[in-house]
Amino acid sequence: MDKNKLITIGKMAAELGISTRTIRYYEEKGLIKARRSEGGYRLYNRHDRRRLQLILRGKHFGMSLEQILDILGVADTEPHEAAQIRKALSYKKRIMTDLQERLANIQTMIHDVEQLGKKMEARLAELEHQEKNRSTTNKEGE
Amino acid sequence: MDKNKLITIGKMAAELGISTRTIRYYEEKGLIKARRSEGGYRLYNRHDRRRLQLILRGKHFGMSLEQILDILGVADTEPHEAAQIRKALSYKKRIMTDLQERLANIQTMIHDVEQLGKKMEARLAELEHQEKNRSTTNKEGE
DNA sequence: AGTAACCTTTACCTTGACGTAAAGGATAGT
DNA sequence: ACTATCCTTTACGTCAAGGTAAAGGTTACT
Repeated sequence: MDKNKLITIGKMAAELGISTRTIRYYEEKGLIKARRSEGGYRLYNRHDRRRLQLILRGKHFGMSLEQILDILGVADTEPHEAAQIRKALSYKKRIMTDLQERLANIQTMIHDVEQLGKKMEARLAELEHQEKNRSTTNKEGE
Repeated sequence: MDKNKLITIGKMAAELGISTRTIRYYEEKGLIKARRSEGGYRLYNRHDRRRLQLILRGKHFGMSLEQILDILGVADTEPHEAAQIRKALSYKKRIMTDLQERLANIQTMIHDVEQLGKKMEARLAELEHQEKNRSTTNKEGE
């Protein structure tokens, strides 16, 4: 199977565009684990890869590693006992609330920046219009 | 005018739910300025307040103060010269790209967590169903 | 005019998230 | 078997974003 291909930390880091130090740090913080080769090399598969991508996505919009660890905790919950699942579901609720809030914030900011852009474009058009008039009808304004 | 009311840093911090140190730090980094009272107290109006809120919104979804400074730079551009506006508009473009990317990331994560939740709920229902059967039809499973 | 509750600056401390370097083993290719 | 290029752990360094404490000035209230 090609899909169970194991790669070393350097390869993985290169593929994800991060440093090996970063991956080791995530391991140190309990966000990810790795099998080892005979000689002790860390080995990763596509499953680990997806996990790392999830971590990076979280990071990219400002979650701390600790928060991400929470999410991963939920994702890792092996559904053995109902109580465990209920706990994970309540975690999930808090996480969703947080995510929704972030989403709203970004949307607001996008809206604001967009408005700003429109204003600037309008002002620019105005200035260009004046510029045109100045160069065709009168050389010097008062 | 009530709207031009000036408040001190402590009031502002309390209203925004942040520390005075944070506001001073933002000033130190050039994100915000303040008038001063006779005795040297920082004084803020509702305009400053909106600026701070924008900063906090940015922070809340993971922008660095430096990135926020960029956005504020665009927002502050006094449209005097066309060249200046064009520059600000190109900044704005980069900012929007970044924001869109963040937005997409959050949406993906929301989707993922939502999916996960559904799976867990299904599993929970299944477990509860088993539980019910066990307590009504047979006391001991094999 | 006294004083509590604010504010000022300066400066060192902390925490998260890595970067970087040292000293040495593992693997792959020749 | 040699060697280049990985990898390992350990450990100190760094940078952003503040926290916190000290020493003292300002405001508001009585």
